[in-house]
Amino acid sequence: MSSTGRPTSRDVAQAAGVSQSTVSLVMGGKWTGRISPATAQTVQEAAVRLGYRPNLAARNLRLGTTRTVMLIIPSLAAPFFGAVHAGAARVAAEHGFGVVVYPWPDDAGPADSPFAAPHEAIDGILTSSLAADVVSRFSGTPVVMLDSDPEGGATTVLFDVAEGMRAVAAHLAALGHRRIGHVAASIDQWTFRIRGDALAAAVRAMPGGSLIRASGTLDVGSARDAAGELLDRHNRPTALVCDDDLMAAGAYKAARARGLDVPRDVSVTGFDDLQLAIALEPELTTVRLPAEALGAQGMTALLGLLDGGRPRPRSLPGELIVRTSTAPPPPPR
Amino acid sequence: MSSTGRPTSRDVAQAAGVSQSTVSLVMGGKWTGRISPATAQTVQEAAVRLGYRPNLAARNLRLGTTRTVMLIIPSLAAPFFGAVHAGAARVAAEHGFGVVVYPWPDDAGPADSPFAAPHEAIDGILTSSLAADVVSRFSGTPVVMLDSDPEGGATTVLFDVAEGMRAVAAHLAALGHRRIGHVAASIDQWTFRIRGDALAAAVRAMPGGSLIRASGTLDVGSARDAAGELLDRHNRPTALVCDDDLMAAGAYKAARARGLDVPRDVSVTGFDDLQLAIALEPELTTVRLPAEALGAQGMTALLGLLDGGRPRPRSLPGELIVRTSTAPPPPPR
DNA sequence: CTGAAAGCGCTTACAG
DNA sequence: CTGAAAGCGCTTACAG
Repeated sequence: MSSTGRPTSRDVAQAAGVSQSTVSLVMGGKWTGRISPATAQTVQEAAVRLGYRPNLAARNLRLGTTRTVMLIIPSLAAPFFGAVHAGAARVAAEHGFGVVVYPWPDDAGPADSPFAAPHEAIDGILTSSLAADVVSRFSGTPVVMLDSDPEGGATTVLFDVAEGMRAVAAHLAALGHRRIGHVAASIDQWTFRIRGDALAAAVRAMPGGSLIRASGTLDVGSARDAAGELLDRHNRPTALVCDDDLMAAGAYKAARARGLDVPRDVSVTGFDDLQLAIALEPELTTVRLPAEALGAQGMTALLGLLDGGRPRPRSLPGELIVRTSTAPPPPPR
Repeated sequence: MSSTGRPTSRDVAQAAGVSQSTVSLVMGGKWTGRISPATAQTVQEAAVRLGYRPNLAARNLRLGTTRTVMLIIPSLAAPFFGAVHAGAARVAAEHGFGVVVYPWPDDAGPADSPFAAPHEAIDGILTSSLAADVVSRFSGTPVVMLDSDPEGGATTVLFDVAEGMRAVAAHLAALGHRRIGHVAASIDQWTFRIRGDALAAAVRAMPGGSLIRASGTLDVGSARDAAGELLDRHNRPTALVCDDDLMAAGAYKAARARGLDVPRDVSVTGFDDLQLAIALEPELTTVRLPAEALGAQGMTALLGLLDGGRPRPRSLPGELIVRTSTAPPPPPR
């Protein structure tokens, strides 16, 4: 064994009485028809005995690949992106790939952050919610974009958020709601633009439908203020459609602060179906976005890209989960 | 430039009219006193012009290090561990290290999972909430354990959860509570054992104090059932101390389902201070655990270990955050 | 101050 | 069926 402690293929070769290249062939699983089964078994036993594991740096150097993919997301502290990571890492592991996460800080834009991490050796990039023009900076590195503008030219895996928002609107319309308030995320991302556009179109199609909107950031306090602004209007909406579940929690607070009961006085809907949705009282009617599947499908597409393929864009359906935060509107005052 | 497209130090050397070793010295920042400033500048310009970035696999092979650390945690879908990751990744990046996350699935134990990822080339391991005996499997790889049993022999960075739990008990005692219910996590981990022991000792020290306990898993539904069991006792507790914030959300539900108001009829406390704590109504009195700092301090300790140091164990204080889910107990019936 | 050379541990033609 | 050898792109003594 080499003096540094960790055994190399050369050590295994010596222990098994064969050449180093034979060890490499056996360990790489490319020996059938080239090495006698008896020799192969001797090598495998020696490898196990010595606790041999191939040096990845050497393999990577030789093959020109790292079998590592970078996942760029807004924040891992958001449970949604934790699920995206889980799906991506699962599929990656099935193919012998690792995932390095690059969360960019809230204050730093995506513009330069990932490139401040020059120590990363990666084969490809999986990224969520990035502005499309940022893709151009990834010159040469294969990219798959998640839940992002498909017009950017990159391969995308999307949620069908427009269909999800139409399902919300149809549900509210069926309950009898006409005056809809949109508690919107004030974030310039494709997914939120689409949600807003789809809701506006759906309300426009309702007979007698009207839509008002207030924006906030993706946190409880900001959403509470935005929702409160809508509830303080003269002719207040009977339903608040929120851009995600956390904002819906803020809408609950705005309603309660005004003595309004959810759902008797005002209905509230969310988006994502996080664990929060059932932690709230009443439990939240929301659109379930399959975050784990997004990560998994995205990684599948990226591995296809790395294989030289041309994976086609995919879109994952959201599902309306009706719980107890929505009900018919109160009778006119 | 080499035919594969990506420039190497050899390409830069040719463009700058110097040798490859000079390029390496300049790029590695080890040139002062060895290379003339003029030459160094020529090299740097050529490197920028060609878009040269050192091949990490080659550097890793040469140096016998990967500058990568594996973070092993229960799940990234839990926002708590997202924050741990953020802290660890921040400190790692400051030292030119990358972090690979290894979340183990809920159903698989930690026993073999990380070793089913043999494609990872790592220098060290940062891990949370692992059973102490698992450390022995990491033979040879430096390990720092987070929020885990310090008796295991590994370097640890802990939360002072015992002190946090004592603060909860003191807060409740000061409000007048004596009959305490513990909604406990049924997970065999150091951090939860300590929470239970500290609470038991604190209640024992209260004049007239009594403690009953029910256990559940770390989710809303299971915690709701456990809390409900306590609330259905003949002489029901006036306060429910929950092992984390999500379980507290379950306790809220159990109370509401029985027509009990929080905090008028029963006080509830949590642990962690996740975003959920202020999304709930009423906002949750809880112990804030600095998850980002845990990851950061853990990574600092691990880098110290990799530097050949012997970092001493650290303990991070929790902070009781009093909100509106706790109040004096109702008058005796 | 600069360059030629060794060598990290692999994979993979190539020769036998 | 097996082995000797080249070479991936670096870092770092060593020679000049």
